[in-house]
This record gives sequence, C-alpha cells and structure tokens, in this order.
Amino acid sequence: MERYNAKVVEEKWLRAWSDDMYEFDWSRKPYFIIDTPPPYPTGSFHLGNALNWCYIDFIARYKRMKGYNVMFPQGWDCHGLPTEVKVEEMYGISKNDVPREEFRRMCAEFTMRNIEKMRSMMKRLGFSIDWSKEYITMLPEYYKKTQMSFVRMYEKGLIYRDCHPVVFCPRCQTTIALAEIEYRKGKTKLNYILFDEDVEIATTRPELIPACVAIAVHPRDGRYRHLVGRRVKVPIFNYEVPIVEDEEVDPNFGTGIVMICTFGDRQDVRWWKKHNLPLRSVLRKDGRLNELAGRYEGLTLREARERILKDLEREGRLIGQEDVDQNVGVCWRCKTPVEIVVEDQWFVKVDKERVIEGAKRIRWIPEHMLQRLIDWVESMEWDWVISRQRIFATPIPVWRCKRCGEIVVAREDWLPVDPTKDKPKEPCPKCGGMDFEGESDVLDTWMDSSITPLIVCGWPNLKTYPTNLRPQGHDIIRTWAFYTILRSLALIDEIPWSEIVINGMVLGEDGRKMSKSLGNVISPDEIVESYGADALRQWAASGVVGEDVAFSWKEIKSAYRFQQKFWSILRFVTLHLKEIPECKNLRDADRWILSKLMKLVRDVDRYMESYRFDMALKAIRSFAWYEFADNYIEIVKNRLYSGSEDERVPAKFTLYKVMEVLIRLLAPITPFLAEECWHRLHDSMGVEVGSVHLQSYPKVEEFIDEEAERRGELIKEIVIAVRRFKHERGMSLNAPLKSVRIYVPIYVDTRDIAGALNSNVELLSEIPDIEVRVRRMKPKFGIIGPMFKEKARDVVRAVENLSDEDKLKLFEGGSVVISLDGKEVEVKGEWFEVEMEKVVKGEDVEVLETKNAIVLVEV
RNA sequence: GGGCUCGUGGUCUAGGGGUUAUGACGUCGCCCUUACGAGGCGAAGGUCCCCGGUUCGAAUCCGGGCGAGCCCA
Repeated sequence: MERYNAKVVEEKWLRAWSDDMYEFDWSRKPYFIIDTPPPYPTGSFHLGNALNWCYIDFIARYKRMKGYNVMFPQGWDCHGLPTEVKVEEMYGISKNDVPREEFRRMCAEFTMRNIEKMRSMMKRLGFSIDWSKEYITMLPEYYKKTQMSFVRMYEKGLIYRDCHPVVFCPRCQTTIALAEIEYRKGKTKLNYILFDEDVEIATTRPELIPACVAIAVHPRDGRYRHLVGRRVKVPIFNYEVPIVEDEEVDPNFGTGIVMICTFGDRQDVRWWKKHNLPLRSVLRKDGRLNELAGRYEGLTLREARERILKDLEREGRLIGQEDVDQNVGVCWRCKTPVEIVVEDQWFVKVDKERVIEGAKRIRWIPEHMLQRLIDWVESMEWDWVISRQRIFATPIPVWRCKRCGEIVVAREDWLPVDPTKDKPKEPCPKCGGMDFEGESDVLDTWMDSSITPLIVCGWPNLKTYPTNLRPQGHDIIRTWAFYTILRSLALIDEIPWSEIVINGMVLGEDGRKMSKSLGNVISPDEIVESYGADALRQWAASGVVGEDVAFSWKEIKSAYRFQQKFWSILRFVTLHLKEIPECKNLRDADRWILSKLMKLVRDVDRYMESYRFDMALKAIRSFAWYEFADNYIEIVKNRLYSGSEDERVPAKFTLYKVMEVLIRLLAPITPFLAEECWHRLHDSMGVEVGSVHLQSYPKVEEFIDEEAERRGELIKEIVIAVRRFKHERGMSLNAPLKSVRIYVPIYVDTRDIAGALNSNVELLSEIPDIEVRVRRMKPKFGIIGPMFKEKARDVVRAVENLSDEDKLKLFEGGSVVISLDGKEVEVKGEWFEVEMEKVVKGEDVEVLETKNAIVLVEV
C-alpha cells in the first residue's frame, strides 16, 4: 500500500478489535475510573460530543498503557422533556392523549433507536469504551437506584415537599429548575397604567394585573412619599392593594412606581416574601388564566395581554407605551417564556457551603472553571425543584394516605416502583389505612444522571470511591457538575471525582456557535467519511482543553497529511528491516536521535499527564517529521544503502527503535494509524505482536546522552549548510564535491556527513585563516543617478576598480575619494548594496559558517 | 450590570520578564534527491489591541481603557 488509506485501514481494525480489550476488571489495581457523562440520546453524536469523547479516550488509552486498570463506561441519560416533545411531534399527539404506560413505551422505543445510532458513531471513532459497563437510566435496574437515592435523601431530611414559587413552562406544562432557564434578548412594550386618579405605574406585564398584590415605590423617591401606606384600586378588577416602599425599586425605570404581581418575575417573589403579601395565582397548569382573572378566564397570557390592554385603553387608564429592551427567561427545551407559579413540589435542599467546599476539593482543569460553579451556587435563591409534571421519567416513589393524608415513602426493598400503578406493601403507618393515592409527579432527569459516579462504582455496595475523573463541557457546570457534587455529598458524604476536566464548545468554521440556523454545522460523519476517525481525533487533540475550538477543515487536512507522512516514514523503515536489529556500534547520529527520542518520550508523557494533548501531538509530529524524517533519515541513507554491515546495523536498530516508540506514543491519539503501523513494522521483521493498545507506554530509556546530542546537532548543521550551498549553486543534492573540510570545536563522526554529502570529509585541527572580501557592489541608481546624471556609469566603473581595501571601507559605511574627469569626488558606502564573501587566503574554496562549525567546500 | 477567558505576520496559533518572537495554513521562488510532490529546500510578511506603571530590561507582571467570546443576572 503506497498511500495510507485511512478508511480501509480503520474499517479493517474495527472488525478485528474485540470489545474485551478494554474490559475493566475489579480484581486488578490500580484503578482509573472515569465517570463518563451519559449523553442524552438525541440520535446524533455531534462534534461537541466527539470532542469530549476524544479527550476521554486519549486519557483512557494513555492511562491503560501506563498500567492502570481503566474503566471507561458508557451510559445514556434517557428521561426528559426533549424526548417527550419529539415523540409528541412524531405521533402528532399530546402526552395526555394516550395512557401513561403507552406514552412511556413510545419514548423508550424511540430512545433505544437513538442509542443504537449513537453507539455506532462512537465505535466508528475508535473510543475504547468498556461496553460491558453500559447503563441506561430508563431501565428498571438503573432507576431503581435513582429511587433509592431519593428514599435515602428523604430519610436524611434532604428532600422535602413544599408549596413554593417554581418556574413553570406553559408549553411543556411542567415545572423546571432554575438551571433550566435560558435568557433571550428581546423588545417589549413598557405600559403606563393609571391606578386610582393619581398613581401612574409602569409595567411590562399588564396581563398580570389580576395577580397584582401591591404597588411599590422607592423609599427616598420624593415624588411619591405621600403615597406610601395608602391603598389603591386595581383597574378593571376593583380590589384594593397596599402601596409599599422598597429599596430595590428603581426610581429611574418607568415612572418609578411598580406593580408587584404573583408572579411576574423572581423580583416579585422576593418582594412577596419580604412584604408578606397575599398570593393571587392566576395561572392554571395548562398555561391559561384561571377564575381569578374574571372575564379573562381561559385565555392564554398572550391573548389576555391584548384584551386587558384594550380594556384599559377604553377606560382611559392606559396612558402611554414605550419600547424597552428586556431579557426574558425561556424554557431551555422549547424556548417558550417561562412563568412563575406556586405549587406543591418536591425539593432537594441545597447546602451551598457544603457544595462549594466539596467543589474546592476537586482538581479543576482548567482551574478557573471552579469559579463558574462557585458563582452559580452563590447566586442560587431557591432549593432544587425535582418534581416534574411529565411522564417519561423516574417515578417519585411516594404515596399519600387517602384517609389521613400521611406521606408514605417506599421502602428500599420495594423498589423499583411506579406509585401510579403499584401500592405500598404495608398499611399507612399512621392510621392503618389501605387506600393510597400514588404520586403522579416524576423526577427531574438530573436526579437520574447525578448519581453516575456512584452507579459505576457499584453503589450502594461501593467497591471504590471517589472516581478519578469527570470529563464534561463547561456549559453544564451549573447543572451536571453541580448536581453530581451535591448528590454525592448528600448520599455518601464524599466528593464524586478527584479531578474534573472541562472541555470547551465546538464552534463552526466561522468561529460562531454551531447551529442549524447559521448553517455551519459539521457532523462527525462527514469528517470520518472523507478523512477518517484518526484525522478527526487529531483535530480534537489540537485544541487546548477547556478552550472553545473552532472546527477547521484545514486542521483535518493537515492531520491527514501527517498520517501520509508517517506512513511513508514507516515504509522507508520497513524497507530496511528484515529482523529485529541488534543494538551495537551506535554512531553519533544514531545516539543523537535516540537521545532526542527519549527526551520526546519524557515531554509527551508530561503533556499527556497534564491533559495537554495539543502539545503532545505537536511534539510527536515535529519530531517525526522534522528531526527523524528530514534530518536523521537523510543523514543515514548512505550508510543504509552502501555502508558495511557494521555501519548498517546500528542505523537499522535506530530506525526500528524510533519507529517503535513513536507508534506507541501515537496510539492514544490515533489508534488506527498506530495499530496499522505497529503490525506493519513487526511483520516486516517477522515478529508476531498483539495489539498496540495492549502495550505499555514508552519509558525513558538509557539513551539520553548530551554529548551525542551536541555531535549530532553538529552533523545536522553541517549537512544542512552544505545542502543549502549546493541548492544555491543549482547543484543536485547528491552531486559530489571535490573536498569538504570542517573545523569543529569537538570531535565528530564524519562517516555520515560524508555519506550525506557524497564527498570526502576531513576534519581540520586548526581554525582556517579566513578573511572577508567584497564580492560585489550593487549601485543604488536611485541615489547615484540623480546625483551624477550621465556620469553615473563612470562613478560605478571607478568604484568597481577600487582596491579591496577601499571597497571594504565602503562596506563599513565610510567614504572613498575617487577622481572623475580630473575632479575629486567623495563616494559614500550607503550608495551601494555590498555583498560580502569569506575566503581562505590563497585557496579557491567556499567558506560556509554555521553556528558551531566552519566548513570549507571545494567544488 | 456582574464573573470568567481572550486580543501575537493575511488567517489560525505557541510562548508568558532577558540576544534575532513559535509553528501551521496561505503567498512567492527553486528542486523529478533510489519513503513521501498532499514532498523537499528557501524567501517575503509583525506598532505581540491602546495608554500608563513596576524594572537595567515588558509581548510577558500590575493598573486603566477599547474590543471579542462564554456563563450568569
């Protein structure tokens, strides 16, 4: 195979590799356990996932080669709104149109199909996942544990039920957590509305007038001091509300008088609590107004807004309107503006201090990502709402006694349960009643996915803890990372991972977020199709962990090109290998590259250890391409082709050694290329080997040799200088030279220099006697022309005829006096561009100077 | 509005007090050199965002601007 065909090679190894290569084994330590974040089975494994998984795989393969027993599990976080929404769309139904069971089945089926699609892409990309550890959160053996975690936290008093304002999505008809709100910039109208005859309020939410419970002004707002304590009538609805004062009213916004509703936004909630105001909930669970809204009952908020504004206008109470910018909170899933309602819900207590303290005990990479978590936790105002009014989710294992109202939580040995179908196995502990109502609310999906580190370690019978590593994106620090830390601390009083590696987002080629609407989405399939998985993996490695990376076809192409180069290096090497060569008679050049190879191993190992895959790959690439291929191989070619046996063997050994090490260094990053090369290399020597992925990582061997490196650098320097000289002379690079004499400060092996230059090489024992001579004086006619006009040529000729001494004077910036038509004229050095050359007195040789050597070449 | 990150040749990027600032892509010139022309050799191209400060010395450290991105309000 002359060219490296990534597609053919990769597909071959996908067939050849078996899954058990990567199987984790509890009986062998040391462990390295990765808490893979289970992706949501959307059906497509996008480039962002690919980046994240590449990082995981680099680490997993590296650690495995370093002797760790690595667990790289794969899970699927199935439950949740997105699938419900998709299924509703697909079947053209709403969740309530079919029985719960049926709806769940539809979601589960859809999810399994999606998982299958994503699995195959993950396999195609060569991830060393231990599929025997796969878990699927919607299956009973998993959600049983989710329920168990609920029960345990409930028993510890960390979960409670309460009536509290929560965020509600009217479209999805469910509660959502604070973390699930997104903010959208938008414009809206600020409405000036007259209450009574003299109180002019400004509001962006006129539709919430029926929920108005107070009016507020700033305490030091001189305009309205007299209003405080008064009561005003709410227009249209004609009930009275108090006027209160509060520091947080912005006197500069609108009229400086605001209406407090239950609830327009989170500020309303704060005021409502602080001023102990009554509750007027006007929103029904279907997102429409209820009976408190009087004649607007049954309307959606949007409809009500229009009607109310119209009615206000008719009554002469709508005094004015103006455009304002506003950021509206929307549901992360469907982008519908969210509302705040008060509902009986289940909450998880958030112990901010504890989470922050725990998070600080985890090593964050990059470090500054910890700050994001801290900022988020510190800004949390409410506990975590975990109940959802949906279907496809883990049921909350709780019943209410119909007789006495007692809450009955399932016992662990009853799990898994679905309280909408199953009954408690004991009578009500309080009143002995047997009639129960099962909880129909279900758990937030994060309740499933925030116990994954526990699950992979066998919880509740933990085999080890914490896990070593959580790799994930920075977009889900406030959700996934936060919830997982919280739950791990709550359940077993231990942090979930000792390290967390954060990956950036993948941007489109234009540097903007990848999105369908921008049309800059690239799928892993496209890349794999034309360049293969290894090229994609190299692209992933080329960014800095934690920073956003723009996708780039250029990077993919240069990765592909490196593969070709590496392949061609391998071909050259195998051309010269028939058996494993002995390590003997090493010459300077061999010792030099081997020493540099060992330093490469040392560096790459450090880079991999600190997750600097970009540095690791870069170091490997430039060593392979520039040091090994361009220099070492060029230098030893002559020895390989026409050297004696004693000269050839050490070169062959070196080729073999360098190649063998490079392949292993590459294995975690480009597993396919490495595997193919590993086998080709050993095949050529007639040696049977196992997979490169079961080998150990290269170690720094005894080849480091500073002295050899100095000599090798000299050899390289000299060869490069003479090759450049030949090139400038238009000579072919293998053209022989009459003689090459070298003066170097230390002894150096001339065998390979002679070979590479195809000439005799002699070492000089003394510094040659070199002097500088002006080779050519190129007149700057732009200066000389205007000065001397038609005499310019004569000036130039006169200068050309000057003695070497005078020319040198011009070169040094001085001036010389010449005679022109009998007159004396001063000529300045700056009128000429002077080209210099170095010569050895009395000899016709070229003098080449390099950093550490003087080379005399005779053509 | 707050927090975090970042501003380096045309583009992307490394470095993070000390000779001449790294590399890649692109551009230009030369080369059929027994692994590779998707290659080799070489060249051009920079106010290291701006203004101050610390220092013998700042692209680098500090302060302040300006700009970008992300996260959050």
